[in-house]
Amino acid sequence: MPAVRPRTPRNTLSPELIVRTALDLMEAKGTDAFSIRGLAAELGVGPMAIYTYFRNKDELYDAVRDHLMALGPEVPAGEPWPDQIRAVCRGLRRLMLQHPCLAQLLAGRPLSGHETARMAEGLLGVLRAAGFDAETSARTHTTLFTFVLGATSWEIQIAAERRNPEAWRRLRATMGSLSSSEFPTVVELAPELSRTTGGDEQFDYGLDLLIAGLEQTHH
Amino acid sequence: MPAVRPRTPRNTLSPELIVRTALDLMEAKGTDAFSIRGLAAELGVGPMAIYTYFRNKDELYDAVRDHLMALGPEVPAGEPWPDQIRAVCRGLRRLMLQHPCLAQLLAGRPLSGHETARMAEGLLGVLRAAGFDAETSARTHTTLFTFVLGATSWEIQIAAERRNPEAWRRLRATMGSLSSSEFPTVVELAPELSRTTGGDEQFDYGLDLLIAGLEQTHH
DNA sequence: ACGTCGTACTGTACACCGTACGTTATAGCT
DNA sequence: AGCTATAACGTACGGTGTACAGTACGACGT
Repeated sequence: MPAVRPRTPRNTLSPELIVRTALDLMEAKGTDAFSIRGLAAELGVGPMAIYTYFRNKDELYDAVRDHLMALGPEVPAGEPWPDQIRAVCRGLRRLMLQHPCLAQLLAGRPLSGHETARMAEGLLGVLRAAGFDAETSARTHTTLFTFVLGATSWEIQIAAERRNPEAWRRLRATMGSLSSSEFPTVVELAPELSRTTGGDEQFDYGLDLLIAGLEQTHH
Repeated sequence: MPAVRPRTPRNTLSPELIVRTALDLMEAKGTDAFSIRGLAAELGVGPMAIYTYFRNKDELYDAVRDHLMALGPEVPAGEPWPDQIRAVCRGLRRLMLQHPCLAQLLAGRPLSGHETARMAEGLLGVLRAAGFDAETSARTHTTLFTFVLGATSWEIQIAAERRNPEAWRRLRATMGSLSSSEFPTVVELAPELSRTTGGDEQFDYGLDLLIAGLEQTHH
């Protein structure tokens, strides 16, 4: 008796339920460990039941990404534009830190979907209202977005490594074994490099650099 | 007759040969399609032969990453530091564009290895020589690196999508279907957003923003 | 010239994966 | 009550990484 599961009643599934469950699983077990079969098991359903609602795994990923982007930051009204930009970028970073799978979802597939457009709308609106021309606004938006994506993905990556004791030990070991005649500056700055990896301060440092550059070109 | 392969003579494999072949395969068929079994087949060898030289797939990825980083840019001597930084960042971007798998290799695993340290040494050396203090140099290095990584990964991602006609058509379709009352700025700037996605100009725009910010804080 | 020994490669096997295809049974409509 | 559209199912295929045990060959000491 292989513990036959009774047939699941109809209409117990829905796109929303699937997306929520998928998200929960990704956050519990890690994005890489996520699988359609695991998701189906969690839902108490055969693997193929998912395909009634999503054509394939990538389409499910897109849905999860869009679901998360809906939680993205609003633009605070009535503040100077540099503060508005800071708020949006910090909000997006915050969202990525709270949902680490978002970093991988964003990196792995291009943007699309309403919620993603909502985020772009916020940033672009700020830039246009601040007086930037169309091309500069577009370029700045892309720059800010890729900066947040790159910086935060990296931060998440390192944090994950830090939590894996064996990998972290190996990283420290190779760092420590670098010849200080071949790489004098790296060896000298090793403490700073380690200390300044990740964290709000590091993120704000880069963000402020970009905004300072922007204010300068804006006169 | 299942075309039995004669036993491969010993010592026909080497870490270098494996890494080079793996890199060739990743660039020919795409990083995602790369597999140990495919690599072994290309080498005319059983899949398990690889494990004599690398403990697992991730370790092989690390080796390929380090192999590619060895091709990274040198710091040009005798130039003002902003130009040196520009040269190194552009060189890294160039390397990532020439070897698109590098983006995924860098995003997926943390840095380690001599060749990666070499790249850090170059940038950090420039910053220290320019008079930045230890902490600022470390922070700036991380900022620049994650900026290049994020911007170029994104660029590669979009370019891949553009080459996939079906996916590209769908992206244009969802872009075109955005209600211009809900997302007025996105719709208005759609041409600019599309035109300014990727390319040297977009990259240099962001890079110059960072450097301008840096020059300002440096007085 | 000849054993012998370490090890580079092999074969088999396992536990997974995504998903194509055809089937079945039930929710809701007539 | 009967019909039908379709949600969930079972089976199967071709793929994956890699554990583990076996085998034959290159090199080396005698």
